[in-house]
Order: sequence, then structure tokens, then C-alpha cells
Amino acid sequence: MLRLTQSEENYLKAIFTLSQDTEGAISTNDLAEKMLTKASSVTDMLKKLCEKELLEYQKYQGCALTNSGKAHALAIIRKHRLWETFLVDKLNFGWDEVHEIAEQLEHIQSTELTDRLDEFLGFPKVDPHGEPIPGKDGRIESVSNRILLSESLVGMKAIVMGVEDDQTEFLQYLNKIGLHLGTPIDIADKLSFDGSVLVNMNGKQVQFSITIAKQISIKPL
Amino acid sequence: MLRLTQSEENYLKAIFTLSQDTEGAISTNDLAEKMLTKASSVTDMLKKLCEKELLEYQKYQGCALTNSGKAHALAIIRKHRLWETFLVDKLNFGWDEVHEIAEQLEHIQSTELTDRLDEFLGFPKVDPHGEPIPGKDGRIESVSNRILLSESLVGMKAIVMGVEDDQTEFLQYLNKIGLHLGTPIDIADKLSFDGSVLVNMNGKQVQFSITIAKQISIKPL
DNA sequence: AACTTTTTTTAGACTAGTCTAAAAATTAGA
DNA sequence: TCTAATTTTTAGACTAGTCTAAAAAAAGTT
Ligand SMILES: [Mn+2]
Ligand SMILES: [Mn+2]
Ligand SMILES: [Mn+2]
Ligand SMILES: [Mn+2]
Repeated sequence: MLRLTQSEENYLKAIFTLSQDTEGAISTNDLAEKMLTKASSVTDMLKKLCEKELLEYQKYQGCALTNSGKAHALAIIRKHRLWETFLVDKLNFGWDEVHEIAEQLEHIQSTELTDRLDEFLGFPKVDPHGEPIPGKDGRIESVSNRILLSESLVGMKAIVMGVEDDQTEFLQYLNKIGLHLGTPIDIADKLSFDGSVLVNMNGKQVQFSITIAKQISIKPL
Repeated sequence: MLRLTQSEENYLKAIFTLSQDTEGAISTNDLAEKMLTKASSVTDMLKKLCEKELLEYQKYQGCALTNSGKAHALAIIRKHRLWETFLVDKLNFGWDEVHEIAEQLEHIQSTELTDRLDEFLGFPKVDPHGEPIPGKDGRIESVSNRILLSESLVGMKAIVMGVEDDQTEFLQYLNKIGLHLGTPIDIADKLSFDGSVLVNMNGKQVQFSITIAKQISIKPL
């Protein structure tokens, strides 16, 4: 099996994630933004990953993962989410404290370790942020009926199913207002001029900006 | 706190380990051998680590860790041994399967993670190979009355307390002959011309070469 | 003390990953 | 469709870590 550096793995993961909500190829600039790096660095890396047949890349045309590239990305995501689950379930970290550590742990090379960790955790289906954990075979069980809070309709009742995991302050804010996975919410109103969502939860009303509302996924009841 | 690369950390650990059974400075060549690298590479790294005040180094004089360097080395060793303990105690790996994985895990940066892992494991005193685990403060509890099997005397009765951890085949061999931590042994004879040690254990007699006998530590009864 | 061998350092080169600045290609607009 | 703005690539430089080959220093030997 092809041996990858941490940097290569981080690129693959980023491309995979961007591909999730983009049809067609991923642009150099979008990837540079995601990776907090410069477009010229991205171009260099794309050439290398293309050489290793992890993605397809043609000058000025952006890139798209091959099946091999996707498999690698999913393996890294699997490890990331399993380790986050370990940190929260076994070591009692908060969901706002685990992403950075998992960014490191996801690069540990040992399939045996990953699979035993999975077993030790009882084969969890989702991580502490509600994201599905890919299985040993790389398959993600589709999460049913989820929509973004930003796409909800006034009057809906729903359950919080997932949140973005990579901003500590955002997660701490959710802690403060008492929003967790499983929290029931009512969509009270939406402000047409800025996209804010007014939500009733835990007996009080909270207003979420469109930015926040895009980072919370819910299951309408 | 000073941020170190994996390579720098591996050098510090190697220097610390070599210092354990060497008085005075560590030579460039010895370190190169330990690190499986070339003397010229070692010289470059020594300059860098000296610059960071992790060790003292003068041309042609070898090197010695400063207190800061020692503290860093002990922190890495602490993580290595805690992770090995986790792998064996919680994930049911064999003692022959964990060293390589721990070589990676020891570089994960998070004091909070290390300390919570320590607690999760019940504050173990020794790792799966019998090596003492440094505490949060970097102190190693001295392991009492241990000697190397190679230094034992004929007629001694003893208990196996520790083994070298870094050669998979060696540990598999010990598994095969049924030698574990806690195994009681009798020193039946020593061959003066090659240093071999004849040991009675588990009802049969085994002969250990001097090389092997130096990699097993025992506590005489 | 002089010569030889060993150890250690230096010099120069290479790869991986990143950057800035400039050139080239693509896309958008009039 | 021609020009302007944007995106992407190239060129060249830098750091970290490694290597080989050669020079310099230290240690060993007559
Ligand atoms: Mn995460
Ligand atoms: Mn990462
Ligand atoms: Mn080990
Ligand atoms: Mn290591």
C-alpha cells in the first residue's frame, strides 16, 4: 500500500470534503483557502498526487480524486472520527476540545490499531459532532433526512443531529446556549433580509446567523 | 513551550537512552548508529538542538542533554510507555506488536491527552515490557534491585522484571518459550567462554546467548 | 615524536514542502 | 470580440532533514 506523508493526507482529506458539496472539479484556489496555504503550493502538491494516481489533474482544470484517492481520504476520516469518539467517550474530553488532537492522531499508520479502536469503542456509527464514521471497508452509512438549519422552514420541529467540528469557539458557544446532539428545537422565524434563524429550544429563544445556521444539521420530525 | 519536530524528539530520546548507560558525553558516531543515520546528519542536528539549548555540544566533544532536553526526552518516553500500555491493556495487542505504533503515538502533542490517558489506564507504574513510566513531573520511580540476566550468578533464583522492547522477533521468541514479566527463573549455569546463561523456567531448561541475556532484567529473590 | 587509523566536521547536493513575484491562461464584461 | 480582471502556473528562493565525499581533528601505535 502506497505510503503518504501527513501533508499529502491532509490535502486528500480537504479535497474529499470540498467534493462533498461541490459538483465537478475542485479549484486550486478553493483548496488553497481550505488548506490555509498558497495557490502555488497547491499546484505543486496536485502534480505530486496526480503522479501517484490519487487524483486527476490537468492544468487550469482543477482536480478530482480517483477511487484510490477517495479510499485514502475515507481511511483518514475514519481514523479522525474514531479518535474523536475515543477522546470524548473514554477520556471525557468535551466536543470542543478534540478536533486539533484528532488532526494529529488521524495520521497514525496502523490499520490494525484503527480496527481495534473501532471495536473497543463498540463500532460507533457517528462521532461526537454527529458525523458518520466510515467503516473498515470505507463505506459511510447515509445519514437519513438531514437538512441544514439554514434550509429549515418556519414552523418545523426538529432534532439537532450534527455540527461542524473544526472551530473551538463555535462549539463552546453551543455548549453555553445548551445546544447538543439530540436537542429538540422549533423553528420560530426566519429573517428574510439576513437569513437569521430564530429557534426555540430549552424553553428560550435563540437567534442564529446564517453562518451559524449553515453549520448545524437537523432532522425534521 | 518550545515546539519540536518528530525528528528532533527522536534524537532527544535516543540521546537520553544512550546516556542511561554511558557516563560522560555521547559521541556522534554512537548516536548515528542508534538513529540509523550518518554522522554528518547527526552533527547538523546537534548544532540545531544546541542552538535551542536542549543539549550542550562542542565540536569533537560529543553532547549531553541540558535539564530542558532531559525534560523533553522524559515527556516523550512517558507518552511512548503510556501508549504501549494502552495498546496492550485496552486493545489487547501483544507486547511484540506495540513498539512501532508507540513510536508514532509518542509524538502527539497534548499534555492534557497524556495526563488523561494516564488516568484512564489507572496510573500504571511500568509499561508492558517492564520499563518504568515517568510521571507528569518527569520523575521515574527507581526500579528496585534489578540486574541484567547477563550479570546474574549461578544458583540465583529470580523473577523476570523487564525486557528490551524494540525488536519484534526477540519478543516473539520470548512468547514462544513462555518467558513473560513475572516468570520465575533459576540460573542453572553460565558458560565462561561465550557468556551464555542456562536458565530453568516453566519446568524446562533454556539457553540464552550473552546478547539475549543483556536484554532481560531480573529481580533476584 | 611522527605516522596511521578513526572519528568528526564541513562542503555541496538532493527531496519535500512552502513562499513571493512574475508570467500565462482563463473568465468576465463592455 | 477585444480588453480587463481573476485564476492558475512557473520560476526561483528558502528551511528541514538527509546523503556522499573530502577535509580536519583526535586518538592510537610504533
Ligand atoms: Mn474533527
Ligand atoms: Mn491532520
Ligand atoms: Mn517501545
Ligand atoms: Mn518516534
